[in-house]
Amino acid sequence: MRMSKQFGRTLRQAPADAETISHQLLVRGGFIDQLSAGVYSYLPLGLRVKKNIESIIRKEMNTADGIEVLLPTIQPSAIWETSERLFTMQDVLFKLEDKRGRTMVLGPTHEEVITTLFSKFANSYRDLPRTLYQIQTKLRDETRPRGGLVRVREFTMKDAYSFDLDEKGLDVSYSLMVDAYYQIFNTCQIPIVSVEADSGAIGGKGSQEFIFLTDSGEDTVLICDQCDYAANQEKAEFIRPKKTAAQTLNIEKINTPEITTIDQLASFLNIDKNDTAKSVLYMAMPRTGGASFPIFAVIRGDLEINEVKLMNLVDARGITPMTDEELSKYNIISGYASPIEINSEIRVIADISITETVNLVAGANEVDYHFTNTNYLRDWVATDIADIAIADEGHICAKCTGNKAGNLKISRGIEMGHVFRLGKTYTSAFETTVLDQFGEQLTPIMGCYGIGIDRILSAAVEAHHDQDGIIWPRELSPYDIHLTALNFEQDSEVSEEATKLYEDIQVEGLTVLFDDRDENPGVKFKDADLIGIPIRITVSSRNNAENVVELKLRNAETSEKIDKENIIEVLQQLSE
RNA sequence: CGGGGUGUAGCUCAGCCUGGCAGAGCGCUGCGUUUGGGACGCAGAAGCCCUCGGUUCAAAUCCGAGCACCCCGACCA
Repeated sequence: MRMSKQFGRTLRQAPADAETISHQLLVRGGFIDQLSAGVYSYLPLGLRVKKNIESIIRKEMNTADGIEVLLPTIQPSAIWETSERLFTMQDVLFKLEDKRGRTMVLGPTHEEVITTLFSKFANSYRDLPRTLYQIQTKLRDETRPRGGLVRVREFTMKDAYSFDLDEKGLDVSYSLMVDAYYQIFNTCQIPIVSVEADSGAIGGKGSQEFIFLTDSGEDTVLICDQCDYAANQEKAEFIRPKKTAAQTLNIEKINTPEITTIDQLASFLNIDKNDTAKSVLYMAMPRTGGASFPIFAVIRGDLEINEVKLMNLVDARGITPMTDEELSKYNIISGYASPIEINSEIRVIADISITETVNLVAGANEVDYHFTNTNYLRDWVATDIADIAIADEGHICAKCTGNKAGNLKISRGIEMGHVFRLGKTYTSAFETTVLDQFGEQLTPIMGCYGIGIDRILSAAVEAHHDQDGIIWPRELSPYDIHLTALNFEQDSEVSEEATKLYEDIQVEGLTVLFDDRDENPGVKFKDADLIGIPIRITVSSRNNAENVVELKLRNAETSEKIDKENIIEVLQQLSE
């Protein structure tokens, strides 16, 4: 590609609203352009990178026995009613009506379509196992797009769906995909950690995420410093710091004027936060619809509620803190809420920490009063006892083996891929069955597997750049070689040599970006660094005089001079 | 959806407080000089000052409403 014919331009300054490095460099380098919040165009350079990522993914998917399909973006809402996700995913669904008033949705993901399709064509156990995948645009009405290409409303995703006869088969399909994922991230040179994850609105049990660790990420993960346990904070399990056991003491009501928070309570009574019980009130929206119901969560004062765990426990599609009206409806005194003698309509959920600790200070459900020495079972009981606490830095790993349990470390990251053992959620909903070898109806078991392609692009830049610009991993680079010609317009020897080299390189099957513009050397070098093609060669009057071409690797400090007759061979070797 | 911020030339921003000709740098066009790390000179083109309404002799500037975009949080297969 001759730069004199290219479309798009590098920018000296990034737009003010680009915050992350990857966003800034991708815009400055002329790879992407924002149209509106969370909606981007790919310019020619960016598109080439995107296509490279797609072909890496295709190769690995095919190796893992995946078969490519292409499913529609526009989908009748009826299939979303069948799966009940028209309701459970209503917040992210783009909806529209056609001229006859039929309602449609723009696909945020494709479980419904793939299951419908699969049902039509698979009739026998001989049709299984199959893993179908596609690379498709997804549309999600995200409330808050952010971070350049990290959270957007229109994006490209590779999604794959496996169908197996039984759990054993799913294990095989699942691990083939996991292996493919490692291979893909490895080729793209994105360092990732695999973490246990919550499966969210998609349903099913068991999932893992592939996380690229970066401070600009929006996911929080906990990683054990002793073993290989790693989990999304939504899911992470940990061992509650133990409180030394003491004799249970008599409950007592004490005056605590204007003390409404755990911090205030601990300092007022001069006790540790883990000597207190914290009560948090929510209204939960049932996953399958219907009226919201109240939940009363109780947790030791040194811990925080994990709302995802809580939501899963009560099978809710969302939970929100109780409003003042709701609190008074259930006779709960804000700041002094107490699990003792609670309104029986309310579902009370206690974190395990509560049952492991004695003599806790809790609210008395009366303004300015708390109880000391409350004890679980003796003074109150919960509807459920469960793990509803959020893991944090320094908590003890729950999965460690051996003598010394490790501590969890907290990091931020971007979710690059997510794989799920879906189970029969969709095949049951769509009544997908095949006949097994005994002539019995059998419901296939599914897995699903996603990778965000735009996110790979961003993560690659986050992971590989310096102050001058991007340093593309070779497999992603928009071109193999950046050919810079200095004094292209003025020195006919340069223009002839460079043009010949441009053609020769292409004959060898390599791709090349040819800077044949009438620009100063400084401009050309700066642009080359910004665009980030890993190999740069320079033809100039000075080099011609020595009969050499200059070679500089983007990630190297210095350049070297290569005899003209050897340059093609050297480039071939570098590109192998 | 809650909190905060910003909308002026393609991009980065000044001007707004204290109302009175629409500005700078970069980029773009032309000419010339230059030519190994975003070089220089001269001459240009380019803005419905986000939108609508109000106040005023006069509004980019003051007031009101709306819209868009960004950030933090909530949400997020």
